[in-house]
This record gives sequence, structure tokens and C-alpha cells, in this order.
Amino acid sequence: MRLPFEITATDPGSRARRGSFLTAHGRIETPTFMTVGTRATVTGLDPADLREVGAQVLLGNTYHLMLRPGIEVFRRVGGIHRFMNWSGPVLTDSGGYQIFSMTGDRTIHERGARFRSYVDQRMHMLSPELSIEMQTAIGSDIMMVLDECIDSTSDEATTRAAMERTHRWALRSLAARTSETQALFAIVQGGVVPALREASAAFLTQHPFDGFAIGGLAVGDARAQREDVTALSAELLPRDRPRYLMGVGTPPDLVHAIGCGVDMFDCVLPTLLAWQGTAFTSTGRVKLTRAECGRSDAPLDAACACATCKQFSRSYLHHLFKCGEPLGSRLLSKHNLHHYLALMTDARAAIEAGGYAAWAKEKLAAIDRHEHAGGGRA
RNA sequence: GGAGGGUUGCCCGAGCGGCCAAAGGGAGCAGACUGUAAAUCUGCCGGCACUGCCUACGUUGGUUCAAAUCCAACACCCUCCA
Repeated sequence: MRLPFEITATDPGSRARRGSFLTAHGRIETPTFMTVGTRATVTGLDPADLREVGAQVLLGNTYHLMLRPGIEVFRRVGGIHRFMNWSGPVLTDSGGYQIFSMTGDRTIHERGARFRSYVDQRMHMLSPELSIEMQTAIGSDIMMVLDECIDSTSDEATTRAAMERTHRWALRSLAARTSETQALFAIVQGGVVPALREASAAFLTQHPFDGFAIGGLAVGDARAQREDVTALSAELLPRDRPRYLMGVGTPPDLVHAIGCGVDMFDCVLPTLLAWQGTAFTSTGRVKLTRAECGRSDAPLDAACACATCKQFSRSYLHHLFKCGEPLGSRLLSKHNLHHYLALMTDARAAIEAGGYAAWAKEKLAAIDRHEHAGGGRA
């Protein structure tokens, strides 16, 4: 179709296909070959339309055009719930953690994070606005603001700068939000410096976020530091909105954080460890790949009610891992998730019964006993 | 019957006179993993009385100061020709 405006690439991508965008004017094809990150001069286009094509202002009338095949897939299928046939809640992360963990060819600017994709080797720019646009298209129930996550051992000046940038990005995320049905959570940063955590919570809670996350933990900090920061941050966040501890953690981490008032968690640990053959049990971690498990006809965890524990022996699980059979990882993942969910169920019951503090104390003591008895960390 | 190629540590596989207890994989043993670049990563991996010695590169013998490496015979395997 005829373009209502002109796009002239100033550095067209050599290996790119012809750009295609969905705009207020329908689908358009760009006249030149462009790839993600191609800078182009756009004339005759209203700023409102620019947002539609996912372009971002660089300087004057030069724009950063984004090809967004992923976003278009979600728009076409009508969101993640329909896509994966899941009616339960879905939370999407912003990509802030990936910026932190994928340290390769990456630079962080005020505008966003510029990084090279390990998938197609192309440079991408992830801004707060683009992250919100993508999460909106995905259709998650809870969206997270793009934040700058840094190592807990960073010096105070670096920690403060990342926190302040996180605040600016949080406001931009709020402004970029278009969905009224999807919640948006802000993320408290500030490393392990109490004064910074206080400043971060004070700043973010002045704005209309639906919930607040505590970010930047379990990234180099010791358990005691993590517990102190969690307690302090949770205390400073409004009780009438969800408090979410991001990326944490181990069972003892969760038991402690719940006591601090934290409502939500997410963590790779149960599935990541399961993937590598480590199970969480009522008597500590068990590494199924160990030779001794190959000689045990006992269930993984006699005290566990999950399907894996009810049906299979440790020696069978050991065998699956030694053979490289993916079923082993699946069975262990289901078990570990069951273990975590059971822990949450017990915690909820203790809270409802009004005896959480006593329950948590006993739980942590039991975990400690198992560690000392050689049962492995919990 | 003739011609050629091969036999290396648990397995595969480099090495082709000294720097070789022998590269690299795999297996085995152990460890790590906290908003998932993760069926990933790290360490150990002949024995011992361990800055050294012993046993090892199909078998036996030989050449050499020195052999997994060169020579001979033997055993087994493979390919091609009859």
C-alpha cells in the first residue's frame, strides 16, 4: 500500500528482509531493506503513529524502527492465555534480569539496553516502552517495569545510579502502559544499602503501581544480607498491594520472606536444580545423580505426596539421569514444584491459624537439623 | 593365494625416537547453580611408600644412551584383488 509517510534508511541492514509494520494505517511495507536497529528518517508521520509502528525517537526526525515478529504473533493469537490454553494468572518479566545476566555485547543507556541477540546475532534495543508494549501484547496479568539489576557487591555509587535509573524507567513504563486490565508492578532496587532501599521504596510508592517487587537480591548477596534487605523493603511497601520478592529463592529464603510480609515469589531454583538432578526433600537436597542413589529402592521423599515420590524409586530416577532420559528432569521438576507448593500451602495454613511465627521457627530449625545431619542444604 | 591398512588407558581417538602416564571426546566420580542464554558449568579421573618410583600404548624379541613411536616374527581385525 501507499505509505502516508516516507521512510528512508540511513544504514539499511545488509542481511535484512523487507520491513513490515502494523500501524494505524494497516500493514505497511518499508521501501528499503531494514533490520532491527536500522536507523531511518521518517517524514510526514504523526508522533502518535510512530508509537504504532514501534519506532522510537532518536534525534529530531530520525527514528529507531523495530521489527516485532514476536509481538505480532501474540496479537494474532490473542495473547498468552489463549496461546498456551492456560486460564490461570501469568506474570511476565521485563527483561531487566536478562540485561543483567547476558553480559556479552551489551551496553545500557538511559534510553534502554542495547544488546546482541544470541538467537540471530542482531543488535536489539530494549527500552522501558518496548518492554511494556511486548508485555501488553503477550497479555500477561502482571507486567513488570524494566529495571536495572546489578550485582549486590557493586559499590554504593553504582548501586545508587542503577536505582535512580530504575526509578526513571519505572515512570516511563507507567506512561507507556495502555492496558487497563493488566497490572503493572514497580521494582525496588538499592542493593544491600538500607538508605537506598528506603529511598527507592519511598519514591516508587508515590506512584500508582498495582504492586511492588523487591529486586536485586540473590545476585551475589549473602543470606543474612538478603534477609535484612527483604525485611526492610517489605516493611516499607504498602500492605494493601502485593509485595513480590523477585528471583528468590531457597525454602529457608521463602519461609523468612513470608514472615516479612512478602506475598509472591518466582525462582528458577526448583526447576533448574531438577534439570540437573537435584531434588528438594523433607530432609534436605538429594542429588539423584550420586552413585548411592542407584542402589536405593526407597522413594525420593517418603514424606512427599507427589506422583514422582509415590510411584518411583531413587534408583529409577538415578537411572533416568544417567541415561540422559528427559523424563528424569520432568519427574524431578514436578516433585520440586510440589515441594515448593506444599511449603506455600503449609505457610498459608499457619498464617490463617495465626501461628506463622512459631511454624516458621520450627520449619527453619528442622531445615537446620537436616543440614547438620548431612542431609544437604534445603 | 596375492596386495595393503590397522591393533593406544573403561570406550572412542590423537601422537609416530627423548618435552608421553600419553592431546581431545565420552563414560565414571564429585561439586556448583536463587527475576532460566542451563539436557549447563567446574574439578578429579593408572597405581603407590606420590618434587620420586612402579605398571602401561596387541604379543615376543631386537636396534638405540633413550621406543607408543624404528626393525623382525607371531596373533587378531579390516579393505581390495584372485
